[in-house]
Amino acid sequence: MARPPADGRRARGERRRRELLAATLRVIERDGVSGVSHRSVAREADVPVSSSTYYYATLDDLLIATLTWSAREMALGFGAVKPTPGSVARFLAEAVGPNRGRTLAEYELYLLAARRPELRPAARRWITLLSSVFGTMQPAAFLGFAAALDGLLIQGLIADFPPTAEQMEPVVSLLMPPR
Amino acid sequence: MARPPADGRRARGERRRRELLAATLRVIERDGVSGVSHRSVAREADVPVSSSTYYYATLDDLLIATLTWSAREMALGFGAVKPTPGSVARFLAEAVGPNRGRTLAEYELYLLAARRPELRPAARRWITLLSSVFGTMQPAAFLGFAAALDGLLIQGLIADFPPTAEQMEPVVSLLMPPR
DNA sequence: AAACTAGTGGGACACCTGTTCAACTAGTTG
DNA sequence: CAACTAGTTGAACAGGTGTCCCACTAGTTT
Repeated sequence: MARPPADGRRARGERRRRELLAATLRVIERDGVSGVSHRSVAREADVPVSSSTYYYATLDDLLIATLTWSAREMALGFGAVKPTPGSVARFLAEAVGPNRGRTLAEYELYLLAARRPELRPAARRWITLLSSVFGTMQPAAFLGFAAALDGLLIQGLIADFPPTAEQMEPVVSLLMPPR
Repeated sequence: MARPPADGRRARGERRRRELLAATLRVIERDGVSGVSHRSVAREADVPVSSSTYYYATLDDLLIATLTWSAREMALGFGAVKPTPGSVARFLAEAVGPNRGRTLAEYELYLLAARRPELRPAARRWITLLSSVFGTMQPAAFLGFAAALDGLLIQGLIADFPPTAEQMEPVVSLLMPPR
């Protein structure tokens, strides 16, 4: 009964924090990491610039928060994928098709992580997630499989026409031994 | 005998052009594509800013010229690799170890190519090169193999300790059927 | 009610940016 | 030799940047 009103200062603050992250992700999807500035994000989120610096004092804070958040979100979305060639191929096709922007953002994270150790755990979340789903494979086979998924995604991003699930399925099949 | 002196204007111009590309590549290796500006490149090459804009009127010209040139250079360097698991594994280990900076630059090109179609041919040169060396494989197997190489490289870039040739060899072996 | 404090937002600072320009030097050509 | 022109350079322009600061509003706590 001493429950505070549901949108007090703190609640609205948290919401704005998330809105800033979402706006940053949209900017990254549209213009890449290099398009992110306190001002471009503030414009995208329709808030004053100082609001962005209030919640994320430096650009780095904002970028790191956005990319780790995005990686967590993406990992959640992978939960629905079943360990069958068809399901995996469909996931890949969607990643380089409808979710292309998001996938691009994910690989910008990869590259940023190569230069900034603090981003590496977030970048590797994807790999550990894979191992939790396909962990029953032989170690070497799994490593090759996981690497191939990354390669198929990144190559799909620079193709003139994004590959379809039908085109990818035989490749995935070959990498996934039946047992 | 009307041979012009070996370092006339034009010759020195061409040399400076190449020096600018090399300086740009060093900047990319050190600070990433986002660290490239006419000024940072000019500083690195120890020439005035206007020299950079004289040869490459816009930053885009400079970036595109550098990345396509770098891709061609890297392709040449791949010529020595033999189509055996050991040789491939050694190449990978060097790419994520001693040549780490260069490999990073190559993947920045990939990501840039995802957003700029004019860079795609340069980015795909790597894949067509692979197919010229490993073209005897079955199509689906080759696609998986080529994708896995990209994945192994990019994952090697975000590892805390770059994988060694010994660690990668079994994985490569599995992806390369004996015939 | 009074005191406190999280959040707001406009404005400013110093700095770096891409690109242009006009004056100049020195190879090249007729 | 004179005419030409590729290359060189410092300076400048207009605009974007990260970050800080201060006056302020409105939930929250005592």
